[in-house]
Amino acid sequence: MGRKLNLEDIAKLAGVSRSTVSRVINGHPNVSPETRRRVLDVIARENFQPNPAARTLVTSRTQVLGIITPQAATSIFTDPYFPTLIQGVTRVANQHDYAVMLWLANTGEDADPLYRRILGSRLMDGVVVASVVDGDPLIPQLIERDFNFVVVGRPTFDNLNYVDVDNRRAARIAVEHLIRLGRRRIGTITGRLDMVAGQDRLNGYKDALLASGLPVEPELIAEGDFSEASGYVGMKALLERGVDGVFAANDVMAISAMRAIREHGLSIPGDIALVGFDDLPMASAVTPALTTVRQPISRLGEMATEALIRLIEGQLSTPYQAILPTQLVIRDSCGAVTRTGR
Amino acid sequence: MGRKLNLEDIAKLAGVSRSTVSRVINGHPNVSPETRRRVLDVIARENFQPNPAARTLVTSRTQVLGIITPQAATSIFTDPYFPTLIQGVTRVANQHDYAVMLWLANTGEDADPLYRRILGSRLMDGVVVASVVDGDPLIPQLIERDFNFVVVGRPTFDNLNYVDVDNRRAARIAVEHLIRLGRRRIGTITGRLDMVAGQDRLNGYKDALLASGLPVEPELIAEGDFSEASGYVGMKALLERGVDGVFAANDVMAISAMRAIREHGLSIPGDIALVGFDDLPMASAVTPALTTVRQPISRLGEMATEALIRLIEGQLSTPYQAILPTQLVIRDSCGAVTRTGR
DNA sequence: GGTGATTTTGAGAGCGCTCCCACAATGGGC
DNA sequence: GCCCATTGTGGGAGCGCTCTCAAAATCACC
Repeated sequence: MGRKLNLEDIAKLAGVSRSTVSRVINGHPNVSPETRRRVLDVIARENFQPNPAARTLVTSRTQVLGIITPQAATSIFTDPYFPTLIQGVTRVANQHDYAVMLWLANTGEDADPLYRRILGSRLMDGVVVASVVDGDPLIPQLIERDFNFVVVGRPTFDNLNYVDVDNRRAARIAVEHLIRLGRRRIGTITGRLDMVAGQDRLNGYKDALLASGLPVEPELIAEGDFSEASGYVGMKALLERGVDGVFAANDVMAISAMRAIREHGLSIPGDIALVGFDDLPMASAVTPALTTVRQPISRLGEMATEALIRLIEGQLSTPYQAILPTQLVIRDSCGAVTRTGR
Repeated sequence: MGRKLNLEDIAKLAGVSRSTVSRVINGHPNVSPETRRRVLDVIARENFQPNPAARTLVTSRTQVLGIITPQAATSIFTDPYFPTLIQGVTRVANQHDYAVMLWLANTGEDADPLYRRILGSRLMDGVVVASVVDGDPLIPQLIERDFNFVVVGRPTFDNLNYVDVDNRRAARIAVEHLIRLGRRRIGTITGRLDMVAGQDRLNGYKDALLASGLPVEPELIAEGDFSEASGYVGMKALLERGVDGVFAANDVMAISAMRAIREHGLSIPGDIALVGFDDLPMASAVTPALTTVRQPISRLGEMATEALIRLIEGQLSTPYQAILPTQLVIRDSCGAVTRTGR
């Protein structure tokens, strides 16, 4: 293939100047309709796309967004949460003519140099930050460098842009559902307690018990980390202590808890009622189908990205803080439904 | 924050010229040790990073790789295959100082303009292509534009760079394992037959039957598409027709097939022996634990990326075609193991 | 100590775009 | 028909780098 064309070449072909071609491409108003058409014809015919590096050099805008997730720990990739989020982000970004860069920061120690590299390079106009762990240096660094960013999940700092669901309230509603069904010894398998979502869901669990006059017993709180393995182990522990209901902080843990319960010879929901969180596709596929809290994961990614783009383009003055609704999806694992076949 | 520094500023601070600073940054040999040290000191002190756009403008190298997947259909995101691949790609890319862009082409129809945009912009030095469907215009376009790319999975075109496992042979070994265990009426739930991996695994299934003198019966071949739902439906069909062994073309389908078998009142492996493909984390978590073919997904991503970088940097002359080994992981679902607890 | 080869350094041009400014062409308004 | 606003167009500068080339400094050798 011959070498790439540039603005000057297009200008020559259309019989105008480089400046006019630039105006046409950038939708500048002061171009006569006749000229505009002629230039557009040439651009289409030659399949011309302006060189983004040259453009970036002068505008210092890249039309690139980033997704950064501080802990690409295995747990992130065993459940479809993260891929779904990415899908939402890329969809909106591409719609608005932004490209998306992906950064998975591996461990805590060597994350810092990577962050410096990411944020110091002028590769992106802004980033969506997901799955932040307390104490991670990413957010402080973003603030310090005055970088454009939107967080998915409520951050521990004030006045930041973020999109989240009301985890605490959603968890409370889920546990109150179990209480309403007559369960009295309700345990929970928590998420990572160094993540705000994990803390919030645990607090929602406590809220529900307290509001109903039930005791919050530490021995009924099994600390998990959102992973398959921790759900299984956590459930084993709760089985030792005796429970008639369990709220798991995500579906992945709920489903491995099911396995633990079954291996223990108990039935769901007969002996133990179970509620999860996320409403992953697998939640409706398991037997019994899992009652769970549906959160709009893909929508979270989309809205975070929309907000980020508005931030970049200077259309966002006050902090953008959106809370999306969740929904308790009642299936079989909580025992509320009289079985009517599927 | 004050405005960003450039080479000239660093040069002034170090008492040298812009050219010398450039040489130091790019590791050019002809710089005196003394000067080099002084410049590096200033760079470190000022936390300087050269402007990538300016660099790209002159070198026409971006230090950015892409991952393109033509069908971001839901199925891709319900199983951890894709995320794991991405992880492998980003790890290697970041090690070599490349950033990674992610492109998820949604449907078949509007993919074409997106491809034009992706390939026409000079945003990336090369791409890793995953999950290609037969007839997708991506690969022809990449070839036509002389774009650097490596495919994950054997493509239908010759002489391309790719990394894959020997799906056909792996499938054959899996099915031969069932035959050796005495199964005689073995069905299969196929993957997408418009993807090479799906075709290869089906052919491996046929190979095994033929080599053992067993008939290949069309009614024992249930066409699936790698999705949860299709595994369930496919298994229902096979149950109608009667089987004593099943090879599912991936673990996601194998696990939903388990559900179908259980709902049908049959036991695994007693009545039906089952083998999957992938060895996802969930394969060892289900009961009975799934016998399956382990493929090194993350390694595929890593090797594809290593090859791509070598291609970009001109160190690859002949087509790079790597076949990674698979391994049949024997667990409980095929009935080969005398149960000894977990 | 002088000569030529070699190493080290600096200045200039140019990558392809946007943006500013100047100029040409048009259009009222009296 | 003249003046001033308005619209359309072109040329120049400059974004921050790399790369080529020439000049300056150093070295090796007799």
